[in-house]
Amino acid sequence: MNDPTDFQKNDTYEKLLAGLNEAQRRAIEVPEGPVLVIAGPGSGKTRVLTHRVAVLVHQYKVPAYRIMAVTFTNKAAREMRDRLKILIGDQVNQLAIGTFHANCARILRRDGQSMGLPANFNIYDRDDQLRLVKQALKDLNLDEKRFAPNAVLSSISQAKSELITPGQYEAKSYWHEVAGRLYQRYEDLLAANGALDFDDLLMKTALLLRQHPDVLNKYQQRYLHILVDEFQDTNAAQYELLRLLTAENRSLFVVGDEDQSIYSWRGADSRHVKRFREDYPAAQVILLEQNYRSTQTILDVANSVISRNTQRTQKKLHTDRVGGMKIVSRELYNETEEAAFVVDEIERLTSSKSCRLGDIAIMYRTNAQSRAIEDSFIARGVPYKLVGATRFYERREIKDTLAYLRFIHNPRDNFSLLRIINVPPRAIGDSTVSGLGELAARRNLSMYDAIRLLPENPSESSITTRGRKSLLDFLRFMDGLIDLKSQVNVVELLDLMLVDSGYDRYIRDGTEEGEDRWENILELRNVASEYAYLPVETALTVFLEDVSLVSDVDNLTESNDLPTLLTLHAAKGLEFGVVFIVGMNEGLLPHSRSTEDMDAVEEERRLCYVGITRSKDQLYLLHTFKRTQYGSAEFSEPSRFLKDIPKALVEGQEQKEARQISLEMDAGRYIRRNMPVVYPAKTNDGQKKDRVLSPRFKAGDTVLHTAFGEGMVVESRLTEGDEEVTVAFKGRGVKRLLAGYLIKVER
DNA sequence: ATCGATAGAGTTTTT
DNA sequence: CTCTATCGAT
Repeated sequence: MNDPTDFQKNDTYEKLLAGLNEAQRRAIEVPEGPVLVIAGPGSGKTRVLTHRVAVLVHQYKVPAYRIMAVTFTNKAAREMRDRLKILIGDQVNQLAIGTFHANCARILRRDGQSMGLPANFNIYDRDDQLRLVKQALKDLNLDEKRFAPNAVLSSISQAKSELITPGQYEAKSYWHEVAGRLYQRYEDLLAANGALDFDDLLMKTALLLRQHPDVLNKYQQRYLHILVDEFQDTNAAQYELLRLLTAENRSLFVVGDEDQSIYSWRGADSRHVKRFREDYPAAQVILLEQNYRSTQTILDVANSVISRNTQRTQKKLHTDRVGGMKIVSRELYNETEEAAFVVDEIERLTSSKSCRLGDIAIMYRTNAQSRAIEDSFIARGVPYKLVGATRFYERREIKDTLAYLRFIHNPRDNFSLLRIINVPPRAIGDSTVSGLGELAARRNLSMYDAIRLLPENPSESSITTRGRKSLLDFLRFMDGLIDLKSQVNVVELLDLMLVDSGYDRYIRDGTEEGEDRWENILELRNVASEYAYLPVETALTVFLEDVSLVSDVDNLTESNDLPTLLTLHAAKGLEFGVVFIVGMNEGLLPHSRSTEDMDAVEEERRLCYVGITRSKDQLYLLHTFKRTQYGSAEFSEPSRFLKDIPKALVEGQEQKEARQISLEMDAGRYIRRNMPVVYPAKTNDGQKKDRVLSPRFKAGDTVLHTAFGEGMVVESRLTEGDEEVTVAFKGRGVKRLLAGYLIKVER
């Protein structure tokens, strides 16, 4: 239906408006000037953004290269690009679509020299940043115990996101006074290594635009329209960037929802929504309240939770999907039971064909909670996909490989050098390295250049003859690669590096793990191959920049039909037919680290709201009676957020009844076998599957189920992989269940 | 260099 | 509990 050629004709405008509601139309029709779209969950904000760009291009004849669209994730940028391709065809390639960081990196590569930045700067991630902080602590002779590197880094990062330079850093206390000095040292280290950190990309760009009117003017002239997604998550530096860039033409189009602001701990400040109204008083403000995702029941639940928050734009979401199933709220005994309940429900839902596995998501507050769920899935042989475990670019072998390339790209980068200088082992031990560090510091050189001094001045440092020889071998080898970088493409460079350094043999040590790591390197090589046809002068820079700004490989195939396990944070922007939120307990949601602070609790509430509103049809809010943390089980209260949900929207179980069962289980009156007794076996198609050894229930047994209460076993039989029990429940009828979810009552 | 014991910390983490 | 970093011993 969206044939791009259609838009060559005159009726394009009508087509773009077709299917949009009145508020959405109003938003995209504005010819110019500031616009604030407050977009509730599921209100079609992506549609508004993409159609807005299309209207600018088709109706208002704005050249595509004069439009900038900013997103917060690379994924969102890619999706926007894909959707725009349909609306505006090849012109999409001229749009500046990307994250703030990517757009800024581009500006700094082009114009950063006017503020003294090297063109080949490397971008440091959190890991590198932490190394810098530790180095700064060492340099200033400070104790890591008193000045925890993580806390120091947070302070520095926060300062940068507020555009506070080391000179402006305010010492509110002795600790902060020291942090200020560390910040200064940290900056010096970054500069010495020819590197920028993530926050620098924003901060330096803002400072560049502030201090260099010619550069500012150039970008102001160029970008007639700037559009921003997830505006509620902008930090001060990002807001300032937008303010500077739009000072001239003021055509800033922002879309956001204060209720979905869940990154304030990273400097995001949803008060920028309010500030936008003040700074752009002429702004059109449009509320999108029509929800196209969830049932009315789910929206009512969401609203009952979020409306307790103060400081928010009051809005009332509505949907055409009146009614809908009541949500399910349950207390389970502990996380094992909780996980078992989830898998049980999933089997019930999918076997009755009311949904597919891929429609289901299980969400939790902390990554550690995925463990119990995973165990349960594995034990039952239900496949799943897990979002955000170890991220691709955080793997050791990937970081090593990239460190080699980054070092080749910019040999001043001591931190990349340190990562690879003895990996694989080449007889350059700690004492040699520290000797080299001292020499470099004394001569004010990069560590790499300091190696060049060794032949002429053998006695200037504490480095042994053997160490010196190893270093010179390393120098000769790396110089060869550095020479090659302007002659061969990225893949050839990577291959030469891997083979000549011996890193390939080092990683492929014959173990299975080694092969996995090698596979990852090949995956990276795949990514690199996309850059092989760029001119060699820029290919390496562009490749490294892209991988530095991307958190994960995007090849997480969407196609496979599997339930998704993910944190509430990771769930933002997604939708699922059925959503389970587990661990709806005090201390977990809201998290114990947040309960002191009112604002933090409000953020936890928003997190809960985000989770609820991901659901289209069915919602389960589960909490437990006991929760195991750090090894020991503790009693745990239901989340305060549950108390805000009207009973009329919730199906079933009385809290009192549930608590009685929990208490009796705790008293040991019921013996619970969580999992069937199994042994691993292989089925003929080679898949691993567990087999049950013997039935544990027989006709006449009294059993207990967390949802259905007490019942009597009618029949029990072994099936492939499990034990299937038919139970007559008091007042609930006859059900067929898997043994793992029944408790045998010993009389 | 590699192993093993030990201590300490453990929320979320778009870039 | 479990993961990680660090240190000391081989």
